[in-house]
Formats: sequence, C-alpha cells, structure tokens
Amino acid sequence: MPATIRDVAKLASVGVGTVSRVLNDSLSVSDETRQRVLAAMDELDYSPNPIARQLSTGRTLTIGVLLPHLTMPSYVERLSGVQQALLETEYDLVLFSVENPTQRDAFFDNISQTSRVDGILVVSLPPTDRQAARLASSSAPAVLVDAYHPDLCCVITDDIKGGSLVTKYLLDLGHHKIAYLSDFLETPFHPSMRYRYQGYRDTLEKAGFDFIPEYFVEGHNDRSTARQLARQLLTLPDPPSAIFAGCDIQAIGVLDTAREMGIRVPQDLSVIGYDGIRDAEYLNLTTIEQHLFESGVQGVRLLFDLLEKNIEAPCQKYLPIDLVVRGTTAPPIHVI
Amino acid sequence: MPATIRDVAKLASVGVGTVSRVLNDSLSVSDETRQRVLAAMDELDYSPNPIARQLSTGRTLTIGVLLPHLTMPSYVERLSGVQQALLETEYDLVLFSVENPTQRDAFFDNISQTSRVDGILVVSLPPTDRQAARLASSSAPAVLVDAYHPDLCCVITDDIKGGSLVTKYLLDLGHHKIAYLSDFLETPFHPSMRYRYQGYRDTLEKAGFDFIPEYFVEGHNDRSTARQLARQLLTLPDPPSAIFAGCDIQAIGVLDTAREMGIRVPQDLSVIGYDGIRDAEYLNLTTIEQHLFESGVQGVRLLFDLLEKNIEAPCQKYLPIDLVVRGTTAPPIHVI
DNA sequence: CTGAAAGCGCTAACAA
DNA sequence: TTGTTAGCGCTTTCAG
Repeated sequence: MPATIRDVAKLASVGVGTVSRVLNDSLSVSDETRQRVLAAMDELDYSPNPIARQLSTGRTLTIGVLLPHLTMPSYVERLSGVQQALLETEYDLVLFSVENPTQRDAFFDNISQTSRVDGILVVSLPPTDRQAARLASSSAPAVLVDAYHPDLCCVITDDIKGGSLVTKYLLDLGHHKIAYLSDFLETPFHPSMRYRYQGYRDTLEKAGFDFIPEYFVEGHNDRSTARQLARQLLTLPDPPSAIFAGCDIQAIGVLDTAREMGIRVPQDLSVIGYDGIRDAEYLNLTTIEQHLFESGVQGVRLLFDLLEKNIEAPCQKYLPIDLVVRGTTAPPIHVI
Repeated sequence: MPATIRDVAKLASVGVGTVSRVLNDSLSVSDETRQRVLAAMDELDYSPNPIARQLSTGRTLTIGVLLPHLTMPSYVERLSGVQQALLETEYDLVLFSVENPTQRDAFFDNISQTSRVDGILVVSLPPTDRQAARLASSSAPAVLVDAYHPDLCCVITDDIKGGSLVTKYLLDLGHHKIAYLSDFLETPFHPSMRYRYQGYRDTLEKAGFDFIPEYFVEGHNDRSTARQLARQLLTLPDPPSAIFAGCDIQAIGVLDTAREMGIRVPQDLSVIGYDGIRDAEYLNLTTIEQHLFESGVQGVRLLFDLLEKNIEAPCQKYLPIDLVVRGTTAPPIHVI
C-alpha cells in the first residue's frame, strides 16, 4: 500500500493542506515546514496519486491521440512529432489507433465524451459533420492533423498546390507523359489524395496536355499494390515517362517494379513521391516533403493554445510543402 | 458542465447507488428502474467520469508502454502488436517513448511509482537491477518484451540460437567468408546483439573456421551507418561472400551499398538480416523472423495473466524464431 | 503561514 | 431491490 498525503502529514506533524502546498510549490510554506514535509515524503517513499489529483483539479494531464493503423510510416512519423512535443510538457499521451471505420466511429463518439483526456489530437482521420460537432462541443478541445473540417482547428497543407508543384516540376523537366498513381480517390480516409490529383490534372491541362485516362491508376496505398499498378502503367503500349505517386510508399513500389522490369530510374523513368518519409531519403527519392514530424509538433502546439484559450476554434495552420529533388527524376531521354 | 451521477439519480428519482448499479450491469436492479435510469442518462447525455471511477475502484484500466524512440520499424511493429491486443480489452494504452538513457531512467523511476497505470509493458529496454527491483516492487506488474531480467516476466527469443541459425545456414550454403555487421555490442539498449554475435562466432569456430576480425564491424543501427560499414567490408582485399546483419535495417543498408557498388545480390554477395520487419518481405530479404508483432501480443497476454494473478513473476515466455529464406542468399559462386 | 473541512464523481458496504 | 453513506487521495477555500 503506497503512502498517502495523510501519512506524510501525520509523520511531519502538519495538515494535509500543507503537504499539498509543498507538493504544488506553493510559496506560502515556511522553509522549515517544507523541509520537514520533504523529509517525511522521502522517508515514506511517497509520490502523489495522479488519479486523485486529476479528480480534484479536473485536469487529467493527458492528451489523446487518435490515428489510423500504426503500420504506415507517415502516421508513425506524425505520432513521433506529437510524442516529441509532449515530452517537454507534463502531459502524457494516450494512444487510440483505429483499424477500420467502425472502430474509428466508436472512438470518435467515446473519446470526446469521456473526461479521460484534456485534449484530443486527431491524425489523418477527417471527421464527419456529426463527429466534428461532437468534438467541437466536447469539453476537451480537439485539433485535426492532416485532416480538415470547417468547424475545427487543423494543421494541414495545400494538397492542390502539392499536386501542382509536382506536375509543374515534371513538365519543366520536359515530361508530358506523366502518370498519376494514387490511393483510392473516394476513400474517406484520405481526401488529400483527391486534391493532389486535382492539382495534377489542372496543371497538366493548363499546360495544354490532354489528360490520358490510362495514365491514372488507383488502389490501396501499400507497396505491393503500387507495384502492380506501376506494372500496369509501364506495360502500356505508350508508357509514361514519369510517374507521380500519391505517397512515398507507392513511389517505392514503383521503384520496385522499375527494377524488376529493368527500367532505369531516372534515365528511362522519372519517379516522384509525396510525404517525405525517412525511407525516401535513403532511397534517394525525389518527393514532396510535407513535414510529417513537424505536423505532429504543430498539432500539439495548437492544442495547447486551445487549452490555454489563446485561440479559438476553428482555425487553420498551414504547413509548407517543399519539393525535394533527389535522384529519381531527370529530363526524359527523348526531349520533345 | 457534463452531467454527473447525481443529476441522473435526481432525474430518475432514484439513489446514486442505483445509477451506479445500472452503470455496472448489476443484476439487482428491477427492469423498470433500469429503464428509467437509462432514459435519464440518455436525456442528460450522461457518461460516467472515468477518473472518479478510477479513484474509487483503484483500477485505471490503462496499460503503460515504455519503449525506445518510435523511429525504428521493429519497435513500431511490437507496439502495433500491443495495441492490437489491447483493442479487444477495455484497457487504454499510455505511451512513454524515451530517446536517451536519461529519459529512460527517469521514466523507469516514475512509471512504476505512480498509480497511473495498472500494468507496465517495457519494450526493448533492459532494466538495471535497481530499476528491476523498483518494477518488481511496484503495485503495477510489469512485463519485459525483448528484454530480460531474472526477477521479472519477459517475452524473449533465443538470440544465441538465432545467430547460430543464420551462420549455420550460410555455412551450409557453402559460405565461409561470413561477415557480421552489428549494432554496438556494448550498448545497454540491445544486449541481444551480443548474443547473436556469440551464436555467430561459436558456430563459425565450431565449424572449423577462424574468426576474422576484419569481418566484424559495428556501428549505430541505422541504415546509413550500415551502408558505410558494408562498404568497409566490401572494399576489403578479401571481401566476405556473405554478410550477416544484426537487424533488417542494417541489412537494407548493406543492400544499398551492394547496389551502389554494382555487386549483385545474391550472386556475388549473400545478405541476411534479422527481425522480420515488413520491408524485409518487400525487399525479398532473407532474414530471421522473430515475430515482432506477436511479441507485443504475448506481452499483453502475460501482463494480463499477471494482473489476474494466474502467474507470478519471474517467468519467461520464449517466442520462436524462424529462418525465412528469400532472395538475398545463395551459394557462393566459387564453391570450395 | 497553517489547519480544518468541503468537495471532485464514483463505488461498495450497509441498512432497510 | 433500493437509498444512504462513507470513503478513494488530492486540492482548495476559509478561518485563524
């Protein structure tokens, strides 16, 4: 049985209030009393019960993080940023990872209601209007990272611009047979994919090139699916000279296929990804760096601003995106 | 201000005890009363305050997970298993990720003392005797995953056997110029590296081959360091025909270097890793599968057995290891 | 500067 | 089957 504040008070011959004051660094404790209390704590190997403190103060000193399966590096990278930012604070991190829409909805309903956490960070999971309303009305403020809702605070990037940036870069290199390999456009998980696609198409057409339906393929955003989709593109009668992959994982799948097929990158094929996961650097992959880690950090920062009432929902924090040119892109061999 | 149990009681014209009984599915509540209470809860959009419940019951319904930086896929994979196993329970997961020994020690001291969690899962962080003693004496039971201490419960594998397995396999293929590329042997983080090394050396020598000091290199277990170490090995006057990497990440670094240097794998060089991370599968890497995900699941299971007093510390649960032969290993070209 | 006492929202023992 | 009440361990008035 661990010692309680009362045990300490008794041993130090003071009231529990005084012990509490020592615990909370209150100034109104005489030095002599403080020493006596500290000695008693030490002797009893006392440490305060955080649960009792939580009930008393109404603060839990924990932040809940809701995010999709931990299997994708980009989520982990964002979580890493959250974790890092929280490390400097006195807050703990409760992890809620959801694997499917059912779980997601269940958590959205629960998490916002229970007073288990002081704040909620939702990563890469766009809420429905109903869920957003619940979040907004919850006593624990929420911040979306890599997700958007008009009523909430979000940390986001401009995906249309991102898609456009990639496409413009490839066009500038001299490519015009540019394929887009995407996650499913109509998934509730990643509307950003749709925006990147939009940026791609708009830019392409504005530059005077027709959109070729065969150059657009979509599928689950895992490496092996991407491999297959890439093969589909590269075995076309008139294959693309550049492939824009919706995320780095998919780009890596493209690289796999290129290697398998003996297609040289970047000589025969330019490949560009999106995200800026660590592997992209090792693989020398040209990509859009969207500062995943930093998004987690900023999410925490925004959440704290909300907690301290420095700001109010809704609000948007836009993170920059940067084209990082590495070794998987080059001008096409047959320049027009 | 959220509704409390008292509000519900008042609205339903019952005592708080009855509401509590409904909340806890007690049988001794008449159906009619139960309905009335449920209706009141519904009307008030009531949900019980978990903190108050925790204080009252002494159970927090959360498990603390302590693990090193989230940046390595193997830790994430283990965490994933923990998370998955916890999903089926009513327990939440509080994440403590530590980046350096100082943080680690601080957490070891704190986590075991505070009554914030009902149980503790320590992943890949071997405690000192002092820390182990603290964990053992804590009211919250602890389980080590991928770490060992004689006084605690652990989920582990036989790393000596693993190192031996790899070496035997390579020897059987006909290799004898087998290099070992390792994490630092003397790091407090991964004593398992030392055991794998031991298995490697013993097996090699038992087979009648001298250990060649030049064939052993060590460094931080990240991909780029591994690349450099691999280059060091492969530019030796008499380079090895096979490289055994202490973990998959390092093996991937070796593959990088081989590609850069135009060394064909597996024709000119066999490469074998250790861990069984997802990327190993995609990269067609021969490796030791040590069931990372499953280790997390088993850790949770053991922890629950401990919580339910089905077992007592210390105890060890050994997980199997399996050689997974893929495409990066083959007999050496010049068979002896 | 300090002690006493009233909660925080819930559970569980005890009566009824 | 139910209501009442005494805590759980802490913070925070309010007197002194």
